[in-house]
Amino acid sequence: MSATHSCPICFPEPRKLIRWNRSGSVVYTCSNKDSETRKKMEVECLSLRDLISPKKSKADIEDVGGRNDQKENRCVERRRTTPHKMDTTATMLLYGSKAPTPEHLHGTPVKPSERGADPWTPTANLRMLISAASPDIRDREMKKVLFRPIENERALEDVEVDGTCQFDVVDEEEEEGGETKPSRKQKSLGLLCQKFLALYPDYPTSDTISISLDEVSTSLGVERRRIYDIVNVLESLMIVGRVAKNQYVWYGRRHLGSTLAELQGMGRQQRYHLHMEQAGEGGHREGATTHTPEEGGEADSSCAAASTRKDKSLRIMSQKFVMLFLVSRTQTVTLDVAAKILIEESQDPASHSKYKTKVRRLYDIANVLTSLGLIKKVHVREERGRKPAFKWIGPADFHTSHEDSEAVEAIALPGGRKQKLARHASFSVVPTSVASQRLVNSAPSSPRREVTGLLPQPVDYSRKCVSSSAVCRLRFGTTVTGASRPSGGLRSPTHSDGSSLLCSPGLSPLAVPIHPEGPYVGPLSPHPHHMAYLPSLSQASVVMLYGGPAAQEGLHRLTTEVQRSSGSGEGILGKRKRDEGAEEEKRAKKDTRESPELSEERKVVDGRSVEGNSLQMTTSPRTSSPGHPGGQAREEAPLRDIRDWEVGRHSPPNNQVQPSHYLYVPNSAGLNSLNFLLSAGQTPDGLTLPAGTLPCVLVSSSTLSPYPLMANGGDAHANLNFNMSAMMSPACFVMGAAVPYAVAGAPEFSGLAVAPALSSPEQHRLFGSGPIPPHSPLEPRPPLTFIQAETQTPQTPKEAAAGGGSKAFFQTPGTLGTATTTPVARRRGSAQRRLEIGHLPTN
DNA sequence: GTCTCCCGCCAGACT
DNA sequence: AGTCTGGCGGGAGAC
Repeated sequence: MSATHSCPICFPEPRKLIRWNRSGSVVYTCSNKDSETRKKMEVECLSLRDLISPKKSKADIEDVGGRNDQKENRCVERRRTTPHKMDTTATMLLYGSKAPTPEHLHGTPVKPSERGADPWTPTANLRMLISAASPDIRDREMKKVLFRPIENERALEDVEVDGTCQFDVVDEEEEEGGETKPSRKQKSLGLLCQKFLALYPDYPTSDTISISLDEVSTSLGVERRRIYDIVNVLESLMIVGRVAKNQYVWYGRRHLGSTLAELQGMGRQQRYHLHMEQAGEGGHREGATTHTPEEGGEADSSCAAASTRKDKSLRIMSQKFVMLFLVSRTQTVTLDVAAKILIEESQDPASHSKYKTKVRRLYDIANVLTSLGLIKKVHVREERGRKPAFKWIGPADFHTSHEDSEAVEAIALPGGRKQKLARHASFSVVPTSVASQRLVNSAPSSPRREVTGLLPQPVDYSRKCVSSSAVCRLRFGTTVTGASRPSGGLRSPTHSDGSSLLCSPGLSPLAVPIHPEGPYVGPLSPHPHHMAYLPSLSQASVVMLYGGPAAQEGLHRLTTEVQRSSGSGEGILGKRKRDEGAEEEKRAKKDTRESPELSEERKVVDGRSVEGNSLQMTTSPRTSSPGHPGGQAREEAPLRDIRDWEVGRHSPPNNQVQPSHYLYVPNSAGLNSLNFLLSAGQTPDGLTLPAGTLPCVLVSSSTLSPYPLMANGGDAHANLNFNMSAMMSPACFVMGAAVPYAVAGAPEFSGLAVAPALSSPEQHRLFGSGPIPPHSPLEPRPPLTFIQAETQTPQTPKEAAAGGGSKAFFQTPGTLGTATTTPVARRRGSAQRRLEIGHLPTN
């Protein structure tokens, strides 16, 4: 796997030629692809290029064609020459480290030779693996490079040897003489927001992506004040969540749909649609007889105190602004009307004098929303000419499941409280049925957010990829025979053993369970579901493999091996291990103190975990991340959730198990020789495991040639003796780990949930966030196999200190907070770890 | 001239 | 007291 010579977009495919034209075009050409694939790739490149240079036409793309190692290497070199600030960003993404030092940020970027950058450093490997595991992250990484700060671009020019790799931004800089200050547009909030968004995946696989405002502001080269503007708007849509001072967590667009639905409902409750109608008729609202937010807020004495400064929060304003769109028939809102409505709501005596200010703020909000692709600027005609307005272009149908809505609406706090989507009293006028469940917490520095996302962890795939691909999720392991799903919990179509398989509809089975009762299964194995056969992976199919406990064991071993092999490298893992040890100790002490009920419960769970390996672990990166502030507070919430869930009064907590074992198979996107997915638990000799600790590795078919296609470990392997290779192309194999996995069963095989092909971000939200839409007629409930035992409880530093003293609260994608922290955490073998899996119902 | 919205002051909130 | 947040409006670039 020649990763460093791979296209950052179609990463796994080796030998991609990457080329940046001076005009800003980006060309990727797959050297060994047919024309159709190549064309497709060009389209991808075009979209990427457009991202960089919207003005360029496709004709600007130069088809380089064929292999050109020299240029390819140049491109690699180009990537390596990304100056410090970008590296810093990447590093932060990877490790969630502290902000780069001023020396880094302002110093002259060091040439790669000086830096001695080795593409095969553990960091590089990690990035590579993360990139492979997450197309979305890969995209973001790419965008990060593209949106690097201007200073870096200047610096980049310094190190550019041949000058062939230039982006438009740089060109503009050059055209302006280089010394001239950036234009107003270049400093616009919208562009800044795009840069910001480019740092993070739209659909992260976990909620462990932390955002440090300091880091972001330094990375993007702007003052923190500007970041506030962005995150406030993003927070209003639950794209980010504030977890502590200066710390946010990235949720991405996973909750966007449900958030919008919630806002729409709130907007209707606020009768904003009436406001809009009246405003539309008379240019402004006249005596709309509705409750104003402040009226509701004042009814709540606890909220009244907060209705001063927070009243004017950009956050609240943003939500209200979005509401206006969502309740509007035309979905078009003029700033004029919006400002007036918002001013009247504020009931500020001097509000009318604030009109200008409101409009300013609305511009700020609109810029962010535009960057999010939710609105676009239009003009509406009026008697006196045309008026600037914004039209909603975001998802129109975001109706979500009850669970989904609740996930947004009821954001559980560590103490069991719930925080509603809107923190402000402005929203407290909603019917009590809803409002009563909400608490307003506007304390900026309090641990405010915890998303008990009831959605299964979203499949992490880029929109780009999914737009043309089917998504299939395979669940591995952890199913218990006869296990019943908790009432009210998420359910999946299951085999008798609880396995299930989720596939895209309209496609021939993307995955066929290797299942004892399944038609493709060989002799019964004591550990069913060892392998998945993907007979008809459509183009760019994405397969997500979810590791079960057994997989985690394999991962554990792998991690141990990796760490051992890394020798001295205490590094992060080592440090985390220490932290973990301390946590373990505290946890043990805590176990002895906790209530009898909890203790008993834990005992039961522990007992269960001892009984079956399928219950021994959970690999929620967040939970498992030793660096996570998952102290005591984090322990109890999952326990509580589990308890609730098991008695059927609580939906399964989210993110208990992250898709720690997942890989995708962009079949037609350039994986001709890389169609094998091998769990890290399956580590046949000769396979090189990069220093990264992702649980799975991509293995080319050629690499696997010495190995039997029926690559399952242990007895299972022996038992599965039908010749897969005779049945299908090796390009369709998913290989289980050395330890048994449970592979979900397909509907055709008694339990397949079918999801429609995804073609839009919204569909991603609806379907990508889970194997199936929560209310899919085919499958009313998402699979239960991966249970999120851990409530995503952002913690304040204080809590974190109490819980283990780790410095890192959240891990950025690259920080191993997702997949790569899992191995470390899995060593815990602690009560918590067991608990997280132990909630699997066994009755 | 109007539209946009960057910029940074400064005060409330929080640590 | 120091730091974080973010409201606010002047004023200038863009149109």
